[in-house]
Amino acid sequence: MTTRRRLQDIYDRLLEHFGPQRWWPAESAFEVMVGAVLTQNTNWRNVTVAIDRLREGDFLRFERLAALAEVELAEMIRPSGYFNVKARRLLNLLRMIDELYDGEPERMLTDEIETARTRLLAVTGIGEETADSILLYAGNQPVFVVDAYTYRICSRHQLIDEECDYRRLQEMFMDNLPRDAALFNEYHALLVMAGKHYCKKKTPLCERCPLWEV
DNA sequence: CACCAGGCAAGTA
DNA sequence: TACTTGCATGGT
Repeated sequence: MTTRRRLQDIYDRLLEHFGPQRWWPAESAFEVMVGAVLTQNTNWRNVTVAIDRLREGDFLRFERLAALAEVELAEMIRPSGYFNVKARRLLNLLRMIDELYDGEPERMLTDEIETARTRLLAVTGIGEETADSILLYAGNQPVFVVDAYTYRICSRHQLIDEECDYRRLQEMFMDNLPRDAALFNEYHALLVMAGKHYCKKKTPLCERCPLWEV
């Protein structure tokens, strides 16, 4: 069984089992970027509370958010956890967009992928997953997002070695699937769903998981 | 009570 | 370079 076929099989099973996920749950590309930072190592439920508070104050727009003082922003996003570091990270991101893209997020999202990715990674607080989430879910760019669930699931199903860096796992998906943003979008969302329900840290693989016999 | 959640950077040896 | 620690809320 080729990797190509296994990945397609996994995708088919997850889609059949969970249905389309329709990520990212947000009303704008800018909101996706904010959410990508806020959800770092944090339950999405907590993030929605913080996002709603920002929306309530009309802060889900570049100019409005960039004008906030760090401490003010931190207080608003408190429910998302790590609120002090995340406030700084968000402002770091906005500063980069201000300096390199004239304060227009759309310019970054339509820039050449590797250029935008490198610049995102240069922002303190933006790592590979966050950068790729922004490129895929805010920019609709064909970039596969790898996260802790992706590692765990691929590891359990012996698709990867124990030690395998981010780029390598990302390449496994990108080199063995059609380079389609809509497919990458849905695939990552399905992996997160599968991880949440059937591939938790402690619990072993169970037969209810749609990937049980993959 | 312990553990986890759609990470990342900084410190230490 | 390879490991460890800090960051923090809210749900199970």
